[in-house]
Formats: sequence, C-alpha cells, structure tokens
Amino acid sequence: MQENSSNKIYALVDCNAFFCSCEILFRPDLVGQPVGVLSNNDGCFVSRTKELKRLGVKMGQPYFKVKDLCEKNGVTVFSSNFSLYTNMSDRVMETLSEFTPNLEVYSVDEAFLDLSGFENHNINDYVKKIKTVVEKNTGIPVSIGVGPTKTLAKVANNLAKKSEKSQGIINVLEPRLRDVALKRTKIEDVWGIGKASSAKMKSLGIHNAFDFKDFKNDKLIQKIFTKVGLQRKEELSGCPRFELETRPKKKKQIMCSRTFSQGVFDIESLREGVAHYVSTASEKLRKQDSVCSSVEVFTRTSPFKNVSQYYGFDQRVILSGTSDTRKIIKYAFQALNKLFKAGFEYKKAGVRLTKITDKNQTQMSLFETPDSGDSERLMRAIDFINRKEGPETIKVAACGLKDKAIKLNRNFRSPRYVSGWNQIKKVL
DNA sequence: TCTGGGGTCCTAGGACCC
DNA sequence: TCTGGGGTCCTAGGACCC
Repeated sequence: MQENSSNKIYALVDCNAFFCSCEILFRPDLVGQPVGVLSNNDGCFVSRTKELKRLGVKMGQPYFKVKDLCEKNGVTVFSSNFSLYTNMSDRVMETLSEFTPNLEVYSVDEAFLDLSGFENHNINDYVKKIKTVVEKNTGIPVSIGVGPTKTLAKVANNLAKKSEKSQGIINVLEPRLRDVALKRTKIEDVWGIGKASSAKMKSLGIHNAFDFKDFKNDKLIQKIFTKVGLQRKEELSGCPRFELETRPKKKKQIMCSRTFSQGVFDIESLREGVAHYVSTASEKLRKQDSVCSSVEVFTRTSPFKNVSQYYGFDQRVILSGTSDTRKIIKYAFQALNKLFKAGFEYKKAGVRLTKITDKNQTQMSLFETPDSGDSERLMRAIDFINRKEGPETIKVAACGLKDKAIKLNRNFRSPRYVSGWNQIKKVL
C-alpha cells in the first residue's frame, strides 16, 4: 500500500480533562491540584486532572472505594454539572469553527478539523494559533494531534497529551516521525481497538500500532476484526478511510436512563421515573424533527448488591409514529406493567425510543390516528417554555411532583455559573 | 451506605419470498 | 415424503467510543 497517497490533513482538538477544566475555570485556586468529576449519583470518576491520575485514581472508578485516598490527598471532587459542560463545549466549538468550516464535533470535548491544503510547514503555526485562541477565548486547555488520517490524528493527540515537551501539539504528517509515534502507541490505545480486540491482536504478535500497521495479512485482519478493523489498519498507514462528518446526523435511537439514589420497590415510583425519561427523550426526538414508532422500557436490580436479581424489559410498537410525550408515556406504562415484578429492589430504569423516522415521512396506520396539529402545537409550546424558563417548568403530570424515589445524589455540585441567572458569578 | 449514561456500527442468523 | 437456492429485510448481540 502506498503511504501518503492522499494529501489530507486532519487535526484532532481534544480538551484536557474537560469536565475538570470546566470546574476549575470558576475555581482558579484549584489549578495544578488533584481534581475529579463524578458521574450521576456521585458514583464513579468520569474526569480527572493529571494530578489526580498521578494518585492512581482510575477512570470509572467508584468514588466510595477511593474516598479515603482522596481525603488524605486533598482531592477536590465535583458532582457532574452537564449544563455547564455543554455550554462550555459550545463555546469551544464555536471558536474552532472560526478556523475552518470543515469541522466535525466528535464529542462534547473533541473535534476533528480538516486542514487539507495547508503547507506542512505552515500547519504547525496554524494549530499553535488554534490552541492559543481556544485557551484565551474559553479558558479550556486543549491538546492537538495532526496527521493524514483521523486515526493518525488520534494517535498524535494521545501522545501530545502525555508528552510534556510537545507543549500539547504533535504532528505526524512526516512519515519518519509517524513510525516513532506508532511504536510508542500501545495497541489497546489505538482508536477503535478495545479490550477484546487488543487481546486477539497480542496473540497475533501485535503489541503496538506500528506492529499493526506492518502486519502483512490483510485478509486475516478483515476476517478477525471485520471491515472496520481493516480500515483502521489502512488509516494507520496514512490512507484515509473515515471521512469528516460535518453535519450532525439524526439519532437513530434516543435513550434516557438513571440509577436511583435509593432502591425502589413500588411500581408507582418506577412510573414517575419512566414518565420523566420519556419526557426527556421525546423532547430530543422533537428537536431533531423525528417521530418514533417503538418504545422500550427496562428496569433492573443492582448487580453489585447481594439481593435477588431481575432485569425486566419490554418493547411496545406504536403503530403510527409519534413524538407526543403523552402518547409515548401511555405505551411506556403498558410496557412497565408487563415487565414489573413485585418484590424486587429496583436500582435503575430507562427508556429507549427506536424506529425513528423523519416526522414528514410517517407511515399512516389504519388502526391509530397520527399526531394531530393540536398535539404538535402543544408539544412545541412546552419545549419552548422549558427551553426559555428552565427544564421542567412544564411537565406531564405522570412525572409526579415530588420525585422522591428517583432523586439523584449530588453532594458536590458546583454553582450553575453559566446556566442559571441567579447563580452567575459576580465580578467586582 | 456508596459502582454513570448515551450512542454507533457490524455481523450472523432467522423469517420470508420466489 | 422429501427436497434447492438465492435474495432481502430485520433483529439481537457484540464491540467499541466518549
């Protein structure tokens, strides 16, 4: 295979310890300190500063297991504050979009930029400028990896985050530098190679990204790791196989689920939860102008607790696609009635909307009336008010008023600096 | 006491049709 | 009684990502 067969240039911009960085923005006293952000219910670590990583706290580690360690070492922990993070994410992406229209927002803290057309020697200055401007405009530190494919930009980015002397930027457009970078990248750190695949890779004698790139038997790779596995390999040798996706795609499924702060036994509490999750999910559905014709509901006991276990699941088909919260709740409740078994201590429940289609292409059903104009206007009004006045200003009565059982633990929540008017920081 | 939440893509295999 | 093959569509499950 020919290397550098294309002249594509991709940059991956990744925010460093993003959720932590957002929190630290409003707590400058914490710069350089061990800081972590916890998942819902203050369950696991989902973001860690490098000072916290150095203490040995792992991604996804339950907080209660390292609580002592944290207290001894003066670690500051925060409950997650997603409205802050999405708000900061929007600002970062907006700043990036000033540098190129060819931007793919890959996740809340990452974006790919297509910088094809730049001369190699100018690229470094340009990405340095990107880094400086993002940090100046938003206060969020970023790392940037540059390469001829998205997978190589990822490789470069990972190394940039680890290496002190790179100052947060690594460019592997040069083939010689690239081989060094590939040799330093463990196979399990390659984008798209997870636990299962890396174990198989090792049994083939592939231990780092360079071994993988150099592996001679493409047919075998395709057979074991499927089409995408082979595409990864080709990307590592400099041939682009994954294109930039600049337009956000419509979701094909929309999920909403939560772990409860305390176990619940009664179906009434589960109903409140399910009604809640449907409300959230169907709002997202309407936001992308879609309807769904299937709703799935599940609930489960805690797999970590020594109690009798149960996983209940049921799916309901909605004959005429809908995005009306009330209608979806009706079907979700049918599902819940079907799957609920008394006597179990439930710890989590969730809802998934599937068979999603464009609202203008809905199929007519003989047996069910489609959403009326009234329904659409009502939903639009609710969404408008909730966006303007805050989430759940208006909600369906089935969500309950007290939300007693399904409340989340958020003991370390920071003030809502940018998302609540009454909590804005005063500058005097 | 205490263990997150939300997605995508691929493949195999069954159902169904001719 | 038993027997063919090919195509399409759908779904479940696995693997992976952040």
